Amino acid sequence: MQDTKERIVSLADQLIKTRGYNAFSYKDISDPLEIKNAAIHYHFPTKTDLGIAVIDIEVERFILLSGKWATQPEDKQLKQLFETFNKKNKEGLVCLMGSLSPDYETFPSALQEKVTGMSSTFLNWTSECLEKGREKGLFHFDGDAYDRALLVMTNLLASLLLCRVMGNKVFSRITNQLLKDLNAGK
Amino acid sequence: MQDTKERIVSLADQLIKTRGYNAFSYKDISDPLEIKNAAIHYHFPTKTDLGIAVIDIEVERFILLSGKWATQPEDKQLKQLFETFNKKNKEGLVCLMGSLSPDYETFPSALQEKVTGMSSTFLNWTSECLEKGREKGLFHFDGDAYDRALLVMTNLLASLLLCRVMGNKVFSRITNQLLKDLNAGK
DNA sequence: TTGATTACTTACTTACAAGTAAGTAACTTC
DNA sequence: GAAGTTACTTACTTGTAAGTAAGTAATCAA
Repeated sequence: MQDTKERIVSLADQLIKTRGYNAFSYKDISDPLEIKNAAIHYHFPTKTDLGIAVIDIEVERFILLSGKWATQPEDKQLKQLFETFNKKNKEGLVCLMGSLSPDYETFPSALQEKVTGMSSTFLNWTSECLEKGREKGLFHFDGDAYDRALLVMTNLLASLLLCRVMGNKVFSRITNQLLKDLNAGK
Repeated sequence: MQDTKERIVSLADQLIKTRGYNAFSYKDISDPLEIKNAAIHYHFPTKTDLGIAVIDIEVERFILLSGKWATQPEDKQLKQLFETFNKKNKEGLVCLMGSLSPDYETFPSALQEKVTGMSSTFLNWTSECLEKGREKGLFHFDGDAYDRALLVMTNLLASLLLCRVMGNKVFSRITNQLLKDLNAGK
């Protein structure tokens, strides 16, 4: 019965993306699942263990998804990435990176390393996607692909944060302009 | 003696920018200032009141600073804005928006409104700066100035978050490329 | 069928966060 | 010089977070 364990991680994932890591407690998980907080400690002895599990699942899910896109042209792949952010926005969520990075300093090093690893995974993928797409003439941009990936990732990450504060039409404004920019001069 | 009150706000500001709003407590302020937690409650009855004071000071400071830049050409003004972010980065801080926006849903409405107001102030200033600079031929970009301001603000905000996680050379990579983009085609 | 393992619950503990009521010492105003 | 007012402290209360020790019921493995 991995059912409870999966539900715990899934709820923790949602809570982190809505309220933030330091603002949710085991009670926020045990109440809706109708279990005791000790049941969570059974599966995840510490909150850090739970945080790590949430990140592991997120990275796993991304690797699986991006693997499925791999046969498509790079401009389509990038749009798929944007679509995953769009989906989060529609659900009123921010991305894991956007939620965890401000709290980074409050994390034990094991959790910090996981966040850094996740960030690398996303940045490397985006960087490669942009570089290959540029080689094929699907994107047009100046400078290093990794620098461009940094710009794209920061736009996406913070767009979800700003949507919280300014309303969620912000997302389409940002992504539309960003996609136009990348194909500019075509 | 407004001295204590100012020190409380200043420390709260730093704590929010390093650990996040939900991760600091009155003890983190009362200990270093060698006062009792009740002294903080005297000046700021609730944590919300303290959070609001921190935002008010930040916005005030920005209006003062940007007023001083107003005589400079817009490309210099934008660089001044970048410089305020650079300074935060060097101190290991994120910006207030980057720290508060992920926790937005956990805030009482009075604090939420302050965050939204602060965000509007920054976005409107950036939008006007970009538009006027474009009219003068100092910037070159496509699309609506407000959309461009959204892109610039999300780059700046999230660059500080990513610096936490990926090391702080990320900042110069992002800002250098961003400034090149805005003058591209010159 | 016994002994181990799994997946919990019951019932705690420790620590700390936010906030409050009542008191006080110093200054200020009239 | 008496009556506020300011800026605190002392000493609490209430609530909740994270974590643990010991017990239990059900399934598994030999």
